[in-house]
Amino acid sequence: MQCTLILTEGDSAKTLAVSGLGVVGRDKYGVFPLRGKLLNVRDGNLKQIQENVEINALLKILGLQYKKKYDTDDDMKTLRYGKVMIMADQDQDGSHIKGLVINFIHHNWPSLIQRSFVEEFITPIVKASKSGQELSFFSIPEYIEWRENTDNWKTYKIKYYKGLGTSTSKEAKEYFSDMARHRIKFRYSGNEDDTAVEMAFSKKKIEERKDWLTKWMEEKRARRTQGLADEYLYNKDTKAVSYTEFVNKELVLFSNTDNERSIPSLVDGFKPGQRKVLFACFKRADKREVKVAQLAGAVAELSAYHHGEQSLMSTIINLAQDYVGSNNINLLLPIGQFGTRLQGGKDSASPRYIFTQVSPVTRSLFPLHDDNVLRFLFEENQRIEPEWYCPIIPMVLVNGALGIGTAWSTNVPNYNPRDLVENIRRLIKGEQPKPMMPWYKHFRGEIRRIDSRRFVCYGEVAKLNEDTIEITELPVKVWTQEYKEKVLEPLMETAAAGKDKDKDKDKDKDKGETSKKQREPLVTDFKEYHTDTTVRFVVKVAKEKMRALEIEGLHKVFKLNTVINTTSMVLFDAAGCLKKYNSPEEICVEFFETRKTKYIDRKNFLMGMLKAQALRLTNQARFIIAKIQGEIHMENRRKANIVEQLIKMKFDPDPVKRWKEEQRKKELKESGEIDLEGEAEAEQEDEEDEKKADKKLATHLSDYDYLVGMALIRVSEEEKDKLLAEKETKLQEVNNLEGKTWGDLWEEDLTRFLEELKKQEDRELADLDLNIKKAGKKAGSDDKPAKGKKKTAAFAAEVLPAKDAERIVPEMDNEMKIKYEKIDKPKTEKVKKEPGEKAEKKKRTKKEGADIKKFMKKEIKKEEPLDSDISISDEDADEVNTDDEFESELDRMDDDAPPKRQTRGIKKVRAFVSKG
DNA sequence: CGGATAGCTAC
DNA sequence: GTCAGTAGCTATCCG
Repeated sequence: MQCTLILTEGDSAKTLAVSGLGVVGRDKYGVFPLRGKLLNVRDGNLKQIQENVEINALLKILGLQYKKKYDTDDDMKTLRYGKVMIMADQDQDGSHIKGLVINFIHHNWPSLIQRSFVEEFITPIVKASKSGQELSFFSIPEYIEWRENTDNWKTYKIKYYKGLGTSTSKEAKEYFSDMARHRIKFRYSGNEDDTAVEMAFSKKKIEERKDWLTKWMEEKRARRTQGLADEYLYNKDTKAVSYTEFVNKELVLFSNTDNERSIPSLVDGFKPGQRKVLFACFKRADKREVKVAQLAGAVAELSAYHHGEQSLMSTIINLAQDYVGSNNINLLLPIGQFGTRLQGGKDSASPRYIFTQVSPVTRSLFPLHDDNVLRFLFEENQRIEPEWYCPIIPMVLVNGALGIGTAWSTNVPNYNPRDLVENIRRLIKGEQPKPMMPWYKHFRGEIRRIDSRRFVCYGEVAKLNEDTIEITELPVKVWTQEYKEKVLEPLMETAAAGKDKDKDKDKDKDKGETSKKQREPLVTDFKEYHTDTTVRFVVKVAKEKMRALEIEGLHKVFKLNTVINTTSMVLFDAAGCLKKYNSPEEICVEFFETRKTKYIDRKNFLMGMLKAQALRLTNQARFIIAKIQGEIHMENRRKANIVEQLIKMKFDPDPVKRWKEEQRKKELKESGEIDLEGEAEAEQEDEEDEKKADKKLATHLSDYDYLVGMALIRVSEEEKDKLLAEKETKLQEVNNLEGKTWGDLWEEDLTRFLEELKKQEDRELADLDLNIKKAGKKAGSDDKPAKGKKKTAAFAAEVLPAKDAERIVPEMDNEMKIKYEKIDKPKTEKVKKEPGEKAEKKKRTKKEGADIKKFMKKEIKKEEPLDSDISISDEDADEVNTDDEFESELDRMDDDAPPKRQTRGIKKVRAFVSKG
């Protein structure tokens, strides 16, 4: 009962704990390593809990019994340990693990929570040391606070601790010998603690979590704008924290990080991991391919990636995949086996065996010039990736997005990059964007609109003869192997197994037929002729059932229709606010505004740069003349001396260097990061304090390197003329650029991109052709010895759709439409709460929302004053609006299917909304 | 209608 | 090194 069980995050932490226990003795301590995230036992299913290895181990080690109340000391004596102490990394995932352990105890034995059964062991996250003196900080804000109150902080050596592994065993011993300081109790302070823990972990409290996180993000933003420091939970005097404090100040950090790493940015469509990969690739500027495993290492180093590399490697693989349903434009090239549509990319080879390289298209999407106008982040004084890149089209729509965070998840389908170029061009011209449909590269099926935010995606099926059909395309994200196992094989087995899965269907049509017929399988046999890029099933069906199947619709029978929806497109906007978007056009418009300002920035930057370059050339030419005419003597003189003379002669310090520095400073100031950059410089300087002055002089002198450092051979009339000519060219460029608008620059980029895209797609098409031919050859040689080209061609034809097949045109499923109308209706009437975008950012919704609404209004030619409702910034209003919009959109888009007018109910809701 | 599951970045 | 299990949310499938 006086014993404490230490739960550690992973095995390496266990080692640390064990070595730390050396100083306090192992008698009263046990150590048990947790392997990753603990099961969330709240409203989980029984079977999973019973079978969970970790949970069972914990029960056994602690001697806990379900349903037992640990109210008295006698009850406590039945336990093998009187306390549980969690020792997790001092990072957000560590907080999550602490939370999950607390959740486990709280859910089953609330009485133990009230008895302070759970504790934690915290370790420093930053240490500052100076001649024997050592300061430990248990949170970053505490460290920053100290830094701001300590003038000579620069004289300290600063070390960051990432994970428990950073600590040495000597340090572990230090921590454990000062138990009082590192041991923190979780204190129960009443009912609110129960509510807090439940809110954080119950699957039913998603909406509450949205509110919780939204509020937290708002508060953080408010503190930022007021220049206040972040809150922190632990300082040197902290002895206990309440569960509410833990949830609201520590766990919330994990939840927020979880969103940040799982939900991409609207501007570039990247999650931080992906952005770091691109950053590292740009920085390395490799001309040759690199091994994925090696690239991951480089990314981790160059961009301060602190998580497991396995995760990073799958991110890289994901960026390079190019099978149907993955990327519309893969930014990295897949060199080796990166996975195919056979298994949805799960069939990729090990990262040790496969190579990658930046695709030529990538730089045309992310122009190099923009690097000068992006806001780069810093971590521990290392310049890492920007907050976001700024591609020339909204990449989040090109490759789509998929992510699961806390309280929110996101799902954005893919769109056609050419449609996006077209829409951007319209926006540049001040026109409205056209509605877009999801689109997948090399997808041969069909995508149709159901309603404003739902689409149906059909595969391809054709009739070969009375009892044979061929399936040559599956809906997007239905993988060949899975389709075979989960659809075709069951259709064949139904009769054999005796339990007819299609009984219901058969009943409908074959009423009165003999039971024998019902038992017959729909599919009697099927053959496969796939390649890793194409699909072809040739399916034999029972002849007498063919007609019935055709009436029902082959797409439906063979499950060749899936739904793509745009109902949960959640993204971080340019300002870093989480926001839910209702349409790709809305995303386009918001992207457009951000990108536009970046083009203006870029133009300004380039203008200054060119002018600086021209000035530099002028100076150089003048310098050469002066040198030739003997006005400057450099031989046998000190550099400082020469520079002094140059200054006297009114030569400018390197104009290009000056300009760049100016820009950097301006940018940092605008983004409020000035202290970071200043800190970077300062820290470099303070390393060698006494040399500081020297260094300054050196930088000063180096400002003239562009003159004094010129090669002797360049000191000639010839060279001078060349420089002057170059200067003229630069000035010409300045004139040129001056005449261009941001729109012109953008237009140029778009044109270049389209050219690159064409080239890339031609290459891909050639590869696809080759692939099919190879498949033919292989099939030919496998079966019989190949005899001439004819055979090969015949086999190649086998993998392609048959030429004389009768294509079945998918029929818009009326059932489906009705189904979704039904789903949508109660939703609007109930006025479902979605605080996601609500509180998030009122001012923005108003500003941008108005824009979008305006465009929607024009586009759908509706005069009804929907907009006023929306400006109260409640998405309920949006939802209603969308319904209206969808109907009018159907009017426009789906000519053959007359839309059902259902304005009833909408008015009612609107009235409700305006009231509320 | 409820339970199971895919999808993805992290442990 | 590989495989397997966990979180977190939404939508769909299945019984």
